Amino acid sequence: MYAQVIVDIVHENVDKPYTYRIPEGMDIQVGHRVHVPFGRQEKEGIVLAVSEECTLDPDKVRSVVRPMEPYPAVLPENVRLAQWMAQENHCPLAETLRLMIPSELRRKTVRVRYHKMVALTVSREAALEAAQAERSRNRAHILRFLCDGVPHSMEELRALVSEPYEALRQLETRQLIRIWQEELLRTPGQALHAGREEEPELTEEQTEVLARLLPAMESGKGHFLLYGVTGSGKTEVFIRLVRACLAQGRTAVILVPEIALTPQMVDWFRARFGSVAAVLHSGLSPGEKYDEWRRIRLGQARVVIGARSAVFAPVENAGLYIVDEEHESTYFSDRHPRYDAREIAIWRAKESGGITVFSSATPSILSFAKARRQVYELLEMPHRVGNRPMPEVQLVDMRKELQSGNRSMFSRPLQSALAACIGSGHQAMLLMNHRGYYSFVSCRNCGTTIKCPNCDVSMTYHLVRGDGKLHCHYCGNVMPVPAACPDCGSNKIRYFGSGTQKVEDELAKMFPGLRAGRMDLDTTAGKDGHARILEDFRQGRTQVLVGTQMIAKGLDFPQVTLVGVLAADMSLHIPDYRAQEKTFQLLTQVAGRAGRGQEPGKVIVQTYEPDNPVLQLAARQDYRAFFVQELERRRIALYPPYTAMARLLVESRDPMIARRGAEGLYARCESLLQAHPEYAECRILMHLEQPVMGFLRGKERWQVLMKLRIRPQLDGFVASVSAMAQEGLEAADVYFEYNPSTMM
DNA sequence: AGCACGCCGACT
DNA sequence: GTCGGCGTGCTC
Repeated sequence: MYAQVIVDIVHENVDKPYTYRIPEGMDIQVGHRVHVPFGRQEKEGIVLAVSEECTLDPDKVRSVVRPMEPYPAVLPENVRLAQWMAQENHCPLAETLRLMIPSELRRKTVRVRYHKMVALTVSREAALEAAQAERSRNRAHILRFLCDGVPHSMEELRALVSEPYEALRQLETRQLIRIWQEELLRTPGQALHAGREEEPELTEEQTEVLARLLPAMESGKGHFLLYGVTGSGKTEVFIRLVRACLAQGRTAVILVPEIALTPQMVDWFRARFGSVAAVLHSGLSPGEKYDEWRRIRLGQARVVIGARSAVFAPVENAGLYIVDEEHESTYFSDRHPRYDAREIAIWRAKESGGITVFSSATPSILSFAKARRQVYELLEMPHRVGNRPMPEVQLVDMRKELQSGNRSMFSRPLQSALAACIGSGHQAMLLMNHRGYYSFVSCRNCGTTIKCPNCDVSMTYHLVRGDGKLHCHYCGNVMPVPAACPDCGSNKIRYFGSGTQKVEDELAKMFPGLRAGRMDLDTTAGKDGHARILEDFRQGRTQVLVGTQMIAKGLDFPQVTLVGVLAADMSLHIPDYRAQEKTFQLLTQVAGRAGRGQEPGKVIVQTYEPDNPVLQLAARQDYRAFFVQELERRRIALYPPYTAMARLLVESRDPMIARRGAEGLYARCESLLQAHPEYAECRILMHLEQPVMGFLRGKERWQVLMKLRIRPQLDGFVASVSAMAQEGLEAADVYFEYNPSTMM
């Protein structure tokens, strides 16, 4: 027998299967990880196929050294997925295959721990007889102990006799027993009370939605977009679906944007499904992660909850893929190889005869547009559970506040709402979409803003244990505040703009004795950083939670009756064609944190442009109106989904090399368009330019930006441009992005 | 990706 | 004469 093997080397030169002989008696199947001789070295590889014949010269063929696991680590379905992805991304198969195996398994650092197991090889009677004749007390003891016919661990035997090894060795050589090793699984914090949670009654909307989903799952096909407002009870729908899926004897995968921010999703599933659910955290130790993965692979865990990469979990026969908060950008992998977890979920669901359910209160424009074209079936839950009202949203004009002499960052409506909220014993959340204390520092005399020496961005003032320093949010550079202006030498250095730290400070001044928590990148850095802050808030140890957008996501705190957005317009004018969409999503999501309990919620949104239509629609929480307006804007301005966007980004420490590199690529794109008139039809725009941050992390950046018409030949053109990027450049980094999130 | 082979310049 | 530079090409 012969195996076709992809060697674990990411390089075009070796991006092809190599044929190896499978030694007699070695069990090798598709998906097995194997050690194979490769040139002068021994390498890891993945088996793509097993066949009886071999077209190669038999003298050239060498043999598989050994399988790395007794079972195929990659499911055949995932081998096919890797092949498809490699084709789509124009990248080596070895690279996409790596996605199918957790890095914990590939690194040597993870020590698989073993139990030694012992069992009889002879009948009970023969063992008893042998024990009778036995001279050694230990050996007799062990033989009698093993007579129950069940394998026992070494620990048990050690408890039985203090020094069992010599006795075991002798019994083994006499072939009365056999000793082998078994992998030990470390399962992290398991089910507290599996299946004991009480069942909430379904709302009419939940019942209707399930009436559509359950038959689809039964028949094994369908892609759904579940658009349900915040607090409409989407999680309960998921739970019922997963239960039905398990009842069919199938498996389910639930993707969440970031596991640390959705602890309740994990809790709910753990509570209802116990150890049948596996969780793929970033917080797990390598050993735990590895073990969770194996529990899935070996079929012990049949529900998987995890972030983006969990879409590759080795589940067999999946009946259901749920993508919660489907609009989140975290489902896009920005590193190589690029993929969209939602697309992978659809591929796998088709492959295994399952359904996909994308879910959001603010679906992405692209997904909703697909639902309108019936690519996805649209399901709606327009009302909150228990007929709770949507929170009331008030836009506050900060220009008027300023005119009437209120220079603080809290408008008077927000101040009084906060006082009322806290006074009545409820909780509040405050969204400030910037971290740090002051967002920039500049010179009063000449107007210079202090910029990071490595990046073309202004530095942010942070207080770290009372010590003020300037931080760059892009490269992490930290430096003291200069005493004098680096440009004009003036000492009139002043601080402007505010971040989460300042909000926390001002809050303390306004409400002495108030207990506030802050959640942003700075406070969540440590292990369990999120968990601690969120738990303090949940338990009521803090009354107000200040944070960046990370507090907007899917959190469920019934005591929150007030949400304040300190500066709603901040994200509205960033140079990104999706800025409107992102702002609408953020505001709607954060507003949805209010009024999830018995008391109705109130939201106060502070802005300098209260007439902005995006803010107004967000205030009305009118997703459909926003969708119609945004889609029309994109149609007119030629943005996705009406067009495709692509860019080639060139970075180099040498400004000349970056520029020349981008110029060269631009010229090659031009000639590509000229050589292929059909490609030229796709061109709407092609620009050579410096991106918004033309200097970042010490590197100069140039880009070729393209806006492209969607035509059948577009794929061919994009593939050629992508190949160009793959070749790379001397002394410069080249990145290719297709429909990326940030550009223009 | 590694690691060989190979074909030219400066040294014990 | 030999050591060693890294250019080119192959690995089942």
